[in-house]
Amino acid sequence: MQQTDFFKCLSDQTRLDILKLVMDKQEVCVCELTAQLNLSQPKISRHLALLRNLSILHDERRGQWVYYSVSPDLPEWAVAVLNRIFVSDDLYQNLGTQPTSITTHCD
Amino acid sequence: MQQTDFFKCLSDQTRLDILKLVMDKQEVCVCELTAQLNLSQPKISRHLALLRNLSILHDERRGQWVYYSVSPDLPEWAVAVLNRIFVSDDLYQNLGTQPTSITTHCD
DNA sequence: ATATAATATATGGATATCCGAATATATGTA
DNA sequence: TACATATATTCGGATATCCATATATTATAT
Repeated sequence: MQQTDFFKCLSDQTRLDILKLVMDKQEVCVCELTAQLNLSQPKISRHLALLRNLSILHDERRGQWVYYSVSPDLPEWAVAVLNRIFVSDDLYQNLGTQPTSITTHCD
Repeated sequence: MQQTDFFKCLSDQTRLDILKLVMDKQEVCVCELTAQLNLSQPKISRHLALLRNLSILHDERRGQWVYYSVSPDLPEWAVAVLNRIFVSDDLYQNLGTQPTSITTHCD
């Protein structure tokens, strides 16, 4: 994993938004991403492919849904960067808070 | 300062190399950057312009030399990211070490 | 087998990025 | 003034990125 490639992924607002949702919820399916971000399905899917090919996100199909989560192989420095940038500036010490509810289907 | 713009700056190896040298030395002049990185002067200068326009780096002319340093206005989260990525993975706790010598001219 | 929902990929065009080469500007010195 | 050094900018072409649209794939239900 090249640092330049990782940061290129972070240089797009859609991918930043996807990553923030994944970090918040631990696991998100594609239909929830398109719904929450109000973006077209192909657009979300293309950005997910990028994040998946770089091993930033891990995908797992369960039935008709595909769930994305942060890759367990993501280097420590990259995880640290994600943790650092997805917290509000004045509350960035609350790193150990529990994630919000995990959605298991999309209706 | 948009996060996407900041990360776009970090998505190029030349700019990463420039930033690492600036972080290490606190202050670097352009001729030292071209010498250390063995890159053409216009190439270095164009990348410096990008970093300067985004207020990531601060420039100060002293005589015929222009010195670049990390901008004092760089947001805390951005400084944290730079600190985190420019240390080796197994020694990243040594954040308070002294900088290497400051070069004041280019010969 | 057919239909539908969820997801992925391909295509083509608009825009952005990067680079080398050439040129411009600023400072210092003779 | 003229010249050298340090730095910045412009230009044009090659390549990369991003998007919308259309289409393909996979799983489930009837």
